[in-house]
Amino acid sequence: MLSAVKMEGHEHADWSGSGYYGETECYTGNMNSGLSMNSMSGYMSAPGMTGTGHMNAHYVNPVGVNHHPAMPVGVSQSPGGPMAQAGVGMGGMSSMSPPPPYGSVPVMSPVYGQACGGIRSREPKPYRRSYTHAKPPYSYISLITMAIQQAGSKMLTLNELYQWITDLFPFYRQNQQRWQNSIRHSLSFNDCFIKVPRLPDKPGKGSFWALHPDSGNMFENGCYLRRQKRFKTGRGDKEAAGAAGGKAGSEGGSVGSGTGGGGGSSSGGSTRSDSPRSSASDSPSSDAKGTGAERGAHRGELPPPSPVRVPSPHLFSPPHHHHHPHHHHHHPLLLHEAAHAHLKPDHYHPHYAFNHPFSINNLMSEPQPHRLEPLPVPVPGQYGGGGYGCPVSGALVAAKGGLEHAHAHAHTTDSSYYRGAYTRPLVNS
DNA sequence: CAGTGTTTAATTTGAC
DNA sequence: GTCAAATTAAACACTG
Repeated sequence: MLSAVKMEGHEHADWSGSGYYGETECYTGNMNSGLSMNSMSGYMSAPGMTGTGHMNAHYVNPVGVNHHPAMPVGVSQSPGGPMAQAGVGMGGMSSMSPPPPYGSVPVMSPVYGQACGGIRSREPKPYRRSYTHAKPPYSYISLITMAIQQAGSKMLTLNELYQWITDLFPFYRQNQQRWQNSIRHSLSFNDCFIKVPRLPDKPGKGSFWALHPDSGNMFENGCYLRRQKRFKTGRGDKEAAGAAGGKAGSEGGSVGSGTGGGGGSSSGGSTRSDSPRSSASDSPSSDAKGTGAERGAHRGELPPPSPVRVPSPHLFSPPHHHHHPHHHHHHPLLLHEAAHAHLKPDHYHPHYAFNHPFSINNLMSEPQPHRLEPLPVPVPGQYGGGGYGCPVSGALVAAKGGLEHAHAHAHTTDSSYYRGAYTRPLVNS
């Protein structure tokens, strides 16, 4: 039955009734770019560039980008700006790219229904137009990962994360409470995300969130909806990496036993709890919560362990430069690196560079030259054009050019990738 | 108090 | 069908 449509059924208000991926809409991607994953690029084609403002420090607008400091942003010149395209190649995946489902498309096709082999049964219809507010084919984990990676400092606060997502994906302008809760859950629950304490100088509420250095390419299979396997540190790593402390304590200690979690679960893998069934009987709700809460609280975050951990101010500070596309001098995230230094001394960087799906390096380094290309190819191939692009693509480059001012528009205006879609080919019309 | 973080639980969804 | 990943919901603690 209707399976396919379920999820947001409620909200579909916008969808005009059509089913999510269903027939009417699907993100069509133009993935073709050749890169392994760049599929994403198409998706977003340039969302906005606009500098969405607010990017405070780290978060670079999704699309932003571009190269020029001077103009850029904000203007949304064209909708689709030229930017985005870059390919993001996901490094890792390429290596393994599985059999391409659709011709050249390597791995993930963002197309709804297809990514990863096809989500459900829907078939892609070639002409599908992209819908504006369809749910993006990325899991929350993917979104978080992308957002962090595109940030110059490689770390974002929760709020920046939210902002990035909403700026980019209109879909998420709805039901915020729901997805934001999920985002928070994902951050806390997944070992691939680590919390980096804020500098004293920077007031503010939460801490920064970064990717665990070892998380590597979590989406090697090319599917952004579902990882083949969840990244689990042995146990306390998460914290360790970040700083030390943290969750490991409770969780690890107690349950941690298993590898990953085993906590309880015997099987090893169960990430979550495994309890559902078994313990269900025991008073499910009430009890659990109580306890949970308690401990959670107490673990709090880790004190700044090593000197390193925190982001150095300069990171956040306005970049005086605008980054040119070219110099990818890598991100400043060093600090972050540093933080993990103890964990992975050398590389960390490399890690991402090669493996991470949304590796910035890929984005930045290579494509730069070409980035100018106006949109990637419209290749309407089968799936038409407006597909998913990696939101990150342009972003990285952007670096915070806009700095804080703008913001406003983002939401209203759209800088979302959808724009691209729209504007793009619209072929079918 | 609102936002941020943790955690448990239930359910959905995708891969095998 | 099973298992695991992802999503959603919600309780609760901590912090600014």
